[in-house]
Amino acid sequence: MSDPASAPEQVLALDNQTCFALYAANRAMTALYRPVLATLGLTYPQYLVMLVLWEAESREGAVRVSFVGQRLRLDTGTLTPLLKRLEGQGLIQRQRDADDERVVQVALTGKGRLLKAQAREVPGQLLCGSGLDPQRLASLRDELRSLLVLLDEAPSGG
Amino acid sequence: MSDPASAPEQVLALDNQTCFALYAANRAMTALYRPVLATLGLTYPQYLVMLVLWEAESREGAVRVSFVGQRLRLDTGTLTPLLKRLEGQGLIQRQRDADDERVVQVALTGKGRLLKAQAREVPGQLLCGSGLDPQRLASLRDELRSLLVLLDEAPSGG
DNA sequence: TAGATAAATATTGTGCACAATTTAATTTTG
DNA sequence: CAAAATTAAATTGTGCACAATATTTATCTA
Repeated sequence: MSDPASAPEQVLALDNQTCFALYAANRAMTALYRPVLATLGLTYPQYLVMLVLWEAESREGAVRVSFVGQRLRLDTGTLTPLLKRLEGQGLIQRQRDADDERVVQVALTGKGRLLKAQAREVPGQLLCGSGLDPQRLASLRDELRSLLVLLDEAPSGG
Repeated sequence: MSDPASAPEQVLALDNQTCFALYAANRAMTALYRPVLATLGLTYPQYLVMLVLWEAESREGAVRVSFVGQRLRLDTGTLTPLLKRLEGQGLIQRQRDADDERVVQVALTGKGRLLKAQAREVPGQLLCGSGLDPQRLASLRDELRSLLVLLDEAPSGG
């Protein structure tokens, strides 16, 4: 009753919405990455795909399109054109699997592997001079991850 | 040294990135809103614009396009077509300001005002059955907002 | 007051996201 | 083994985001 956030006029107040805080913070974070990633010739989603491939390389080598999709929670409508752009840049190779012609395997090229060295500098570059506290960021990350689990469990209208 | 997150191979690990947690949580949150907002005939960014207008209505009445842009941190490249769609739905009216012909005033229509009543149910609908704790959400919101302040202050490469 | 500068919005072009459908290949079943 | 069902990726279409540029109107300044 005394909670101002549940007063009738506050329920829809923009600044009370967690969803808007999430939306705004995500775009601000992406904007912070943009100029740094531009020096690698990558957009932010392309960078995420490269993270998946660099991580996979140490074990599986090539991975399926659907594997990238599972990791990033993206479908082929997003990934297919994105992967074609990365291939156009010579960072990856896309190849139909001979054993199962439905599958497309995505593998790093030498150039794509080399880019990892430059990418290693990215997280540090962003932290330096950004006034962000690593520990606080890590705890925010953990909080967001547990939110994600809850959102996944939420009934999606079905 | 003993921090696993700063081990060479962990710096680029996808699941260690706060930016990815933010990116994934934002999309999951939007996905949760999508079916609910669809019943109002709105996309998520359109809903945010309506929140701005409903909030402004109680005071200023009509607002400039640039005001909406400041509140949501969006430029006219995003807003102009979005506002045209809302106008096409009959929820808002766009009108050149007679005093300053550079300005476009955005005002709610009767239909747009009526939609607010339905929208009031949205936050509740999303919380119910989503397993989300309001208090925890509020503290996440506050943490995201202070992150946003820091990101705004960060040198943007200029 | 004419010309320069600034301000507000619109336009153009690229790259995501995502729903819905399509295509092609594999697996399952009768 | 053939028809049906399933799976993997691609395609199509809509709607953001955002950089860069253009257009129009207002203001400033010499």
